[in-house]
Amino acid sequence: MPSGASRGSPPDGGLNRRSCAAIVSEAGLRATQAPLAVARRPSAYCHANRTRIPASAVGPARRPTLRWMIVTTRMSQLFVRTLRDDPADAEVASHRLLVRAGYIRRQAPGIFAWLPLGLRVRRRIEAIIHDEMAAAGAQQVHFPALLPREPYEATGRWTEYGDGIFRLKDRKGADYLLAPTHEEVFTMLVKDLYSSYKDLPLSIYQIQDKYRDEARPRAGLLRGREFSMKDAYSFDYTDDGLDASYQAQRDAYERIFTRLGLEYVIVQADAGAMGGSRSEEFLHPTAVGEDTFVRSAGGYAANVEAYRTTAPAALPIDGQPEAVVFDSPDTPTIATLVALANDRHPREDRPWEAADTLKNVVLRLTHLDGSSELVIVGVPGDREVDMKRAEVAFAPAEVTAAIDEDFAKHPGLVKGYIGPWSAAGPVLGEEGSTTGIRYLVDPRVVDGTAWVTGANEHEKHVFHLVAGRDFAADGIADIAEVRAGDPAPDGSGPVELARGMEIGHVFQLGRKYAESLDLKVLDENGKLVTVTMGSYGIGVTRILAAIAEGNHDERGLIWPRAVAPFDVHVVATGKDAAVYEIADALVSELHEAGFDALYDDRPKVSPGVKFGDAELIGVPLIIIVGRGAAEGTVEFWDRRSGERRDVALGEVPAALAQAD
RNA sequence: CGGGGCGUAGCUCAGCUUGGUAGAGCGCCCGCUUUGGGAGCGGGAGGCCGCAGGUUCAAAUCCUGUCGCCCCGACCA
Repeated sequence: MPSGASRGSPPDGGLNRRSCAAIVSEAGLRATQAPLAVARRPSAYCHANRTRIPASAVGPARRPTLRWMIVTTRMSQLFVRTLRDDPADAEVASHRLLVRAGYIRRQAPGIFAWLPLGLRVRRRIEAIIHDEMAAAGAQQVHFPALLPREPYEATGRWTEYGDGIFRLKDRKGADYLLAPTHEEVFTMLVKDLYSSYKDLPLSIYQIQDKYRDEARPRAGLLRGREFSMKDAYSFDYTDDGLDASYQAQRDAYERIFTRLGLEYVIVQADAGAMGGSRSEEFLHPTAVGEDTFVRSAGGYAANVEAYRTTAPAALPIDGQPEAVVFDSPDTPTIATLVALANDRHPREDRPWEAADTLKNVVLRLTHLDGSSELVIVGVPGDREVDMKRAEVAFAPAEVTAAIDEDFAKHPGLVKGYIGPWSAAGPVLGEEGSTTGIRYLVDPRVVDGTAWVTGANEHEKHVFHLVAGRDFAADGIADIAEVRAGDPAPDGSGPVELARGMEIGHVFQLGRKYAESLDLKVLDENGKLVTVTMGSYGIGVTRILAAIAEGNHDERGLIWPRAVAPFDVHVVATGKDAAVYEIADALVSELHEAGFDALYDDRPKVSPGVKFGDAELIGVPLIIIVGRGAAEGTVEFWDRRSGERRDVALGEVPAALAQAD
């Protein structure tokens, strides 16, 4: 663990000049309102005038009471209004129910207000994260959401983010942004404070609202423009150290998701343009997820963006038939081409298939500096280009389909009949071709493979075009779609596809940020070395939505105990005042025993409404104080199973403890 | 940014085709009744019909423009 936690602090936990001077001057008047940091100590040292502030001036040495968590919450007082109808603008279950049950309210697209119920769940999730971060040796900090442009300029992300961030100017016209993530700030702060290998390793984290100007926020909390995220960063000066820090966070994530009761799959992720090496995502499998991942029975799991196609072994070129050009009128699609080939030029052993054809897709890359470039990618004709995989492969350039204008500029490209070869010589490729356009191929296009592809003449294709003999590519582009049944690259069998929602990401950033922001420390030999970093994120609000998504029925939410806004929901029913007296006493008793209770004490509300609200709100255990109360029994209602059973009043706390 | 849909009360929606005093259900307030599954009766509050122009004696309704929202796609450390 870093020894630097107390580094730089004055002895005796002294105060900064301004705040302590203020206290000294106000000591007589406002002693009890002194800042908490001061209030916890019997006295404090003030550097401003080198005096010790007497305890009487700084207030009692006790922690403030966290009342908001402890006070009984009565439905009659709770700031909530449940809705009987689904909000018209909500589609997915989590969004619908969180709004209906009064956890959140929409303020703007992708931006939500948090009501007491929602905040409680958030705090519970955060508590688990804090707990596991502490166990993993990470220390909490907090950075502003509003940040200046400069650090993002230094890492190139001011430009890279494009429209993806909220930008604003202060009154002087200086550029600011609402932080979409905080790598730069963490890096710079460590640079400010630390300069020796002895200070490392260091892991720090924060839970903070992040801002991204999503082109289309959707699904309530699942993809918002303001969202809460825990992000942790590790700082090491050796690769082994980074591995250890990474592993510690990865382990913590496993514990966090287990405690949250959230199913997860760890998949290989693309390190992408961030320049890192190891990168894994924690995906929650769900149909509403926006990520597609693959996994094999043998244990391989990866985001499709990170899936790498295994290249087959090269085939001998000798003895292969010569390339043959043939007429191919009316073949605008691969299907028509294959049909024509089988019709007019059937081969003996087996029919022509789409997989025998080479489809050459023209893509336009728009680079960060605004310049654009055409690139042509040859993929087996039975596969589409997966634009997400393409984005990753060509990042940070933007990938779009080529437009007519692009074709107009390259008359050598015969639309519908594009291929790397022509009777007149190479057409594609950066060197020695008629177009000079960069030509990349799918990994399956290895030397010796033969293809049916365009001959760069109107209504003409070519058979037996052999890679390595008739054409050569400038490189590989692994951007074809991944399909169920494709082999896992590690040989662990065929993969299946599934949808998932990214709930966490652990990532070895390596030295990219440290380099651009010049974060170096002196090593054992007195030499400057660049620090290597890891970045570890968990979407707090997204997790909350994911839990809601996976834990509900047609009547409402059903929270796992670990994150439920309350431990128990006590519903008093009936008009008999005695029932409410009994319920009042029970709720007090539960609080004494340390249980957080939501108490539905509304006297003039019918039982049906109370039950309905209880089901909507989704506290997993409901205690009904009603018709049996006079005889000393209440009902335990398991929200998830629907099961109800009578419990003697005196045994409620014990039964509750057991239910834990 | 492309495609589709929608803006009327806190929520869900009707009214618009065919211009004429702005509606329903739920929610909210008051009174009485009711109290183990979203109660009944009576009385009430609440709306610049997204906004701006235009047509007209008269516009929620017709015309033009504009803004916003939702969904699909594009996009998304």
